[in-house]
Amino acid sequence: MAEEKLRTEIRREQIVEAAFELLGTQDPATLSVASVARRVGLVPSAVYRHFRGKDEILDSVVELIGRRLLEIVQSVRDHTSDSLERLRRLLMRHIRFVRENSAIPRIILVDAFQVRESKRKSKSYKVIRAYLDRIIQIVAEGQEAGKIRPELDAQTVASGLLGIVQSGAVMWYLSEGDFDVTRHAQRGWELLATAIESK
Amino acid sequence: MAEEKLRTEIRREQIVEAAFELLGTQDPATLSVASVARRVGLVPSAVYRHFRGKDEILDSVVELIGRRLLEIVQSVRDHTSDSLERLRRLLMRHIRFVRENSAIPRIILVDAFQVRESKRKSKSYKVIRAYLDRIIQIVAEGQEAGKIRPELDAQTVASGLLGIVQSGAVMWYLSEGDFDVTRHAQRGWELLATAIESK
DNA sequence: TGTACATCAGTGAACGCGCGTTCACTGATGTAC
DNA sequence: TGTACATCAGTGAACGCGCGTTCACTGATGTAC
Repeated sequence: MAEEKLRTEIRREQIVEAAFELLGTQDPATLSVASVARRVGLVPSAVYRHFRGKDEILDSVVELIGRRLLEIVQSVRDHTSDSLERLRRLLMRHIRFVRENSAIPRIILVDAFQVRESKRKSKSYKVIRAYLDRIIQIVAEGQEAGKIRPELDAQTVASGLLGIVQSGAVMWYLSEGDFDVTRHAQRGWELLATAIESK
Repeated sequence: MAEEKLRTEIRREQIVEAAFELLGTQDPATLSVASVARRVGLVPSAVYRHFRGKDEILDSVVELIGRRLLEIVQSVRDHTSDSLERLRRLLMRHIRFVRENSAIPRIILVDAFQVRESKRKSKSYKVIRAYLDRIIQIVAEGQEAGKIRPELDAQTVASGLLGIVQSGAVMWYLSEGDFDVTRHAQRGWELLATAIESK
């Protein structure tokens, strides 16, 4: 089945990437080791040469998501300097993820709602916190620059942004794509922007 | 095991109620028919006298949630007349659900994120839409009464409210209760309120 | 440049566990006469 | 009020399926000499 033997570091990356992609349309519980293996071109048991088990794969996916989120923030920072514009772009970037059925909203949210505390759950929390902290930083910079009302709590503003994404994501997924998330995001942004802009 | 034989209508209610309670701390996938049966005081196979299977139980839970949500709106309407105050109370009611680990956010959100389209998923969508429509109605009434800025899209305002709940819920569950949802909701509300109030 | 050997990624069969579900049977409940 | 019978909720054993995981074995790759 495997076209060739590859070093374990390479296989690990391939397996995590494959799991990440499959999680775009499946939740962690229904994701099977077999489907991940198939996508990489391996037999299910071969996966165990590179990972201790399914849990370790999912842990690695969360780490991958963490890296991707920070890359996004960095990319947005690189392309814009205005804080409000940065927030708007981040929002739109997220909405694209939602529409493209990315694993990012899915695995984080499903992790959140399966209650047993687990390494992965606290790892997800750290990932989201780290991401939220970067957004908070953008807000704080906007306040210093006089673009955003200084008396607001930066964390609340950042949460507001994520709230728009999340409510949109839920409606989008539940409606099977019928709900207009893009419009939802645009209008949500307008509302948020008028609330936070320095007049 | 069963203390007595009870009519099937009664058992159905008991089983759905038990499942609803268990879903306060478990997601639909990990909820076992056996645990539901135990909670009612029945043997697992007895459940099949009253339901065709696990799916039918979960469907009924979604219907129960729909009824509960509408009851909440009604109760809030009965106790207050000011639109802004109604919205604020609804928000706080939701936050209490989140803190008490209610099944409502859990089952709806998990349903949203398991992709296969299913009767239950579209049923969940209808339930949320119906609920959202009631909130929209409250917003529209507030606009007519001159309390809420008339040029705003009522659906966006309603979504904003749900966004506060959802982002709070995710952080709360991920953090294992460490995140201060109540403060999150209060500050979120202040931000939203200043954005929508007629000046 | 060639040979021997060690390493280790990949394989397929099989195991084991959890869990939803089925089924033949029991016995309490309620109704008909 | 009493008796016979039908109904149906409840039971426990067992089935079957999916799926994660284990294990002995293979054979390609790379290194040492």
